[in-house]
Amino acid sequence: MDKTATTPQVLRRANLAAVLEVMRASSAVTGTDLIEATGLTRATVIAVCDDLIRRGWVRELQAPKGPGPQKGRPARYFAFNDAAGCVLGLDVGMATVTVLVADLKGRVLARTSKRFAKEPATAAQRRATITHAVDQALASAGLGHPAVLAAGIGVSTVVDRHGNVAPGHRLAPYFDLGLQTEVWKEYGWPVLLENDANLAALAEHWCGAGAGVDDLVVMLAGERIGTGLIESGRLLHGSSGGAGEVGTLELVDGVGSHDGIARLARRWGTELLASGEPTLIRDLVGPGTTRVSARFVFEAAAAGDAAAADILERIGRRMARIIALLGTFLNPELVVIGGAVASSAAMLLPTITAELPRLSGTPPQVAVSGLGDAIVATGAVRLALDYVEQNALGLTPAQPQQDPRALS
Amino acid sequence: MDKTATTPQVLRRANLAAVLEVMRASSAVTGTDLIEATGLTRATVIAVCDDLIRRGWVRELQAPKGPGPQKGRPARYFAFNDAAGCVLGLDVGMATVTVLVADLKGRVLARTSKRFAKEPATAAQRRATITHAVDQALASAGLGHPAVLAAGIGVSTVVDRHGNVAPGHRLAPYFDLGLQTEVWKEYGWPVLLENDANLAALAEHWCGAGAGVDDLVVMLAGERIGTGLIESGRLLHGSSGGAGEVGTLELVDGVGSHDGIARLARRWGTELLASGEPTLIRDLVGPGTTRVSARFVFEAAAAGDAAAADILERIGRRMARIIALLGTFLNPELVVIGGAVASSAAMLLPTITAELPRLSGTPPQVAVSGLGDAIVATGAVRLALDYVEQNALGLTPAQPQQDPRALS
DNA sequence: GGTCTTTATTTAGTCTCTAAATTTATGCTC
DNA sequence: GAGCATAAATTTAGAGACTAAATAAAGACC
Repeated sequence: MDKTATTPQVLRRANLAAVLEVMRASSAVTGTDLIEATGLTRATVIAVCDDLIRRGWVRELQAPKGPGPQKGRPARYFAFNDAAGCVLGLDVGMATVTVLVADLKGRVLARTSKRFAKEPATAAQRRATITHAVDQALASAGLGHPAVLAAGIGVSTVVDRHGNVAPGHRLAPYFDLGLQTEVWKEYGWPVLLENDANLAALAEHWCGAGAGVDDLVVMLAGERIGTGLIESGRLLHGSSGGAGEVGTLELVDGVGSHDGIARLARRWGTELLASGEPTLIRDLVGPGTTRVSARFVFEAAAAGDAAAADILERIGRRMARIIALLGTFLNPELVVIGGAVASSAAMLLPTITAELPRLSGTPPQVAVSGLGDAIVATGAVRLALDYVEQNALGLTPAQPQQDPRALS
Repeated sequence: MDKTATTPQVLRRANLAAVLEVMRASSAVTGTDLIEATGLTRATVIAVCDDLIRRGWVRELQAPKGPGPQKGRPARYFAFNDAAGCVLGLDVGMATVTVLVADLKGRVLARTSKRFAKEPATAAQRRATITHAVDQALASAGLGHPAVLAAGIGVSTVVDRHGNVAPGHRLAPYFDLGLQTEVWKEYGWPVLLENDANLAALAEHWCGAGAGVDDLVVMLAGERIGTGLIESGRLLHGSSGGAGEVGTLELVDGVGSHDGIARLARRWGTELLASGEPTLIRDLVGPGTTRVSARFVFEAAAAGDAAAADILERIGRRMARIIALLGTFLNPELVVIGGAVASSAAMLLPTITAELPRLSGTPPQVAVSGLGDAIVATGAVRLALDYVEQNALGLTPAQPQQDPRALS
């Protein structure tokens, strides 16, 4: 069954991985640093480093430090070769696609966004737009297709823990595009699909308001409302990937804000739905609601409009309800609010924090995301990086074009 | 930081663990079986087995098989030595304590239950009762204290993922007894505390209705109501252990069944609360409710009493509500109902399954536990076994008294 | 008894690690 | 500039653990 097959080479693999992990955490290390961090001998550490250099995952720095007062033979400095390849982070939404290209430390090298042709675009059209955006992003990063070691993709539908789009969901047809099997087959990229809210959670856990918080929920509120759940540092999916899919949740006080929006429309005499903008729809405001631009409502409320303020109040109470239930069932330390509402979520916070203690015995802290509209794509980068880090020793790093002089 | 310290001996450890795991899964194996299962060479496999025999974790069977038509040199047969020690599984409730003694395969060797002196027993009294029950159980299993390799304890309060009783909880003082630091310090037993509903989940996942289901919720309903959450085969705790603590959840239709119970009491003219019996209280029926014997309500309903039927209906709706929320937030494949209501939960199932699809887009399956009132103690055994399996090679198995003839 | 088959054991060789001795590269001192 | 001190790198010897191939053992069958 298990085929553990533990040969002596497995030892070396483990030590390669351990050293690589230390290197990823800091910018440059000496052999002595590695001895301390791993507990291995100097001889072993050096052998492992040379091995990693030969494999392309590590490079040796030539002019390592400032002119400090140093004694003894100068140390060799090693660093994780973050240019050994790159990863893609995609946010594929209903209307737009965003692509990030990042190096192996996660630094963004290029960013592209594209709008899909028409609202009901065919799968082929969507695939073409996505691939075009990827090509453009790679080109502007100065990288070729072979440099890509993995691609993470966030989609607005249910995805199970094996990365398969759940077939039953209403939105599944828009996102089950078979990118790995059809378009990108020739490149051989590992393609990792994940729900957008889950990726938002990965992003916040990595470099956002939830950094270092291992029991974390991120609430992605905009067109849809979804939550990404992290417990003990791990994403939760549930049996078919539906964990955190609170869009279907019927809450008592969410009904009937249609009046408010209609009044808003009469009062301001304007098109409520600016095409392509982040919108709020019924998941958030309540059933039976017209789509409305998020920016518009927040601006109206800021200008003192009573109907808009009422909508905000309603949204705040609805979110408080959901957060309270999350607190009861999952007991996260922190809930981060992201997505379209994040830019103005400060207006919602008072309502939410006022309601919470009444609704839950273990209310979590609430914070607002600072990652903006790249939150999902950033999480997709993290997902791809996780894959690369996990499978590094099984992958072949993309060797950069060698300097011919180095060969003489 | 990490101190991976990967010496060649680590290899052997890994292979010891791999072989041991294979042996735990089946009753007796030959060298050839192990070669297939692990991918190691015969020479290595035999060396590992001899090593394990020397350490006491494995024993060699002398008369291995029935008289089958066998060719070639007869194989040696190895088996996991399930008598290399035992584990304790405790269910410490408000009124009673239950102790299971099990061998390393999980077979129950002895069982004891004791009632605590008075309802408001002091911590010292409770400790004494628990220790007495343990001693009695060990004695009736014919084992001494050194045979115990680990003790799992289920308690009716919040416990975080490190096994510490959360101090804030209302019931914490009854369960934060410091057994490992005070009473059992001399024995050096690893003591593993865990919430009772979580242990019920472990039990169902191990050998109950949820066997093989890796996304599972167990709802322990009786005096309190609590849920144990398993996602991808792992228990969820949340940041402070409060995950699944739904007792504080206020649901709209749970209020005001006091009338029903009062009517029941008038009608049947009996003491509703049989002392020490499993009871249903406000967590389940609703706030403002007298405690009432679970058995009594179910019997009355079965006899056609309308007020009792009304209570059951109410309980069913309340549980359906909770299960629906669990389905939405966690998307388990299955919810198992256990605890005091389990024995008659078949009467609740129709109400629950009728309500569920209306309340959740991803309704889980619902089943009733068959593990009876040992569900928590069984889970405690599983918890202790998990610990032993994880740390086997670091523990010293209890050597049984050697047969003197074997030494000649 | 001889042969066949399967298992167990032995032997030689490889890989990886540690520990200790040795070499190397640099700064500092005289 | 020669010599010394120092820390890093390398070399060497040795041990543990594995594989692969040869050899030995134990029973069944003729």
